[in-house]
Amino acid sequence: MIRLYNTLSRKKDPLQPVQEGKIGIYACGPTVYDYFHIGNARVFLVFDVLRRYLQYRGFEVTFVQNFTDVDDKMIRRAAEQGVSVSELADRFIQAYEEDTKALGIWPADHHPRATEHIPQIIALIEKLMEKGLAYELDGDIYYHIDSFASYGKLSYQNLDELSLGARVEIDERKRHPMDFAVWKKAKPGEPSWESPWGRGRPGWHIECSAMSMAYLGDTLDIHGGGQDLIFPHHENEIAQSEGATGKPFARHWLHLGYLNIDEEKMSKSLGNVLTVRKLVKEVDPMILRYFMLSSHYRSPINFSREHLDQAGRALERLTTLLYKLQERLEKVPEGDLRDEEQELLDFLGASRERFIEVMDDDFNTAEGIAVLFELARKTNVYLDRFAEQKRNVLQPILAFYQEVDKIFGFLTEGLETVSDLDQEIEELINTREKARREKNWELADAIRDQLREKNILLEDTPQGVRWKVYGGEK
RNA sequence: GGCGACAUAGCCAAGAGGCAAGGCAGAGGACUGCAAAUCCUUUAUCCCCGGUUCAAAUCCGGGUGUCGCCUCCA
Repeated sequence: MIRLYNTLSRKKDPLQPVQEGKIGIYACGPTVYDYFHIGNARVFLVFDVLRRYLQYRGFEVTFVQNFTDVDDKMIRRAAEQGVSVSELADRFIQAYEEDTKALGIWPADHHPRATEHIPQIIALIEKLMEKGLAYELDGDIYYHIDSFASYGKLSYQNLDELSLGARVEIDERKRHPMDFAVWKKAKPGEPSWESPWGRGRPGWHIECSAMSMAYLGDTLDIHGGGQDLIFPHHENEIAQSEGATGKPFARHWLHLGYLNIDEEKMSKSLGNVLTVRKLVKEVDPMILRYFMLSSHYRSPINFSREHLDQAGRALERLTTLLYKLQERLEKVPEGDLRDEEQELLDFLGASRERFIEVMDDDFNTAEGIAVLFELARKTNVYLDRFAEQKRNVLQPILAFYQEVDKIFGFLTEGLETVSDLDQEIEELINTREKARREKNWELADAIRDQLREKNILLEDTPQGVRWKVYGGEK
């Protein structure tokens, strides 16, 4: 049974889908006014891997992640750049697609845009108005949080304390200081749509309520995003959605820990915002995937070059093993298993079970990775100690890593094929082999150094020379 | 002020009553022409003080420290 920590209940709850065998996931996506940063990337990546894992576990997953393509930030940025809001959105949606692709993040099943769901948003607001949960104020529509009895249940806040602690100026006209806009009256020059309350645009929270329910029904199985969205964004979504439907909005609320840079929160004012667009030019994206998945998704992680280097070296241990497996596989026969080989295969089976067990328990990718390393050590022992290996031992092990990598995506997706070395390099390697046979160490070492310059690492093994394309930092 | 998270080796990081996973770095060894890769060995008063228990990193109480949310921040 899969259990996931639920922000709403503050404990791990069993994943019991609304519809047997199906899972609907909605993740709050980016506001497309800039390139996304590595903190955003963590959220996209974790949901990407969660979705793949649930598919691996046999669920039919529908994954929805929105683009917020109209809001204050969009309008301001578009004005600064002298482009229309929709041009700005198009540009950064395209950038999103490019950058997530670089990270090996699959597109969601649906990437709804707020501006393309205005009718659904208006319909939802109308329902809130009918039920007396929202009120009009000079062309704006506000949600009245006093009318939703369980407001605050996600963030464990109560209304009185919230308004006391509020650091914003209170708009005296609102019925409750924390009432929030679901519809905003159009200002000159801003994008706007016709509505029963005049021209305007949706508030931020309402789009997620409207679009998630449009694609996934009134009750989602999993909804989430960064921790900072718990309040007010997700709290407000609950109020709107449950206020309108009377049904639970989401069964599981999943919130990710922060990604900090050098112990500090990323922020514009600190000037330490690091975009993925910039980072993937310097660092192998597979190392980023590994780094982010090597901590539990709810823990804060601290991003630094040093930690990334550590991650790179750790990952290399696994990719090196995969190279070896691929290479040996082609050269060894099948045969009857000796006891030690049967034990290794038994361990492989136990590893798969263990992998599922730890991943089922609140999606523990860090433990899942540890399983890969334990199997790696045993496999290395086999490769080292036994002069004769068998394909029917190596093949299932390689298959397991490939199977797991359909979920994690940091192993084989980063593997470059070893077969297509160009002629010139092939000759250099042959020359060096000849030199080594003649014990001309000076020439042999010179060639090895020369190839290292080209990111090709040579290793002399009892089975002959082996090379690999170096996949570390670029 | 309200709400919350976190503290485990030099570093990263799991574990949530029963001998403290895994990785990186370091040290020693094996293998190697030298390397690389790999293997073996080695590295922990689980922040502090109490309590519960046969047994606590884990549960309870109290501290200390770090961080976050309460601003349309992922």
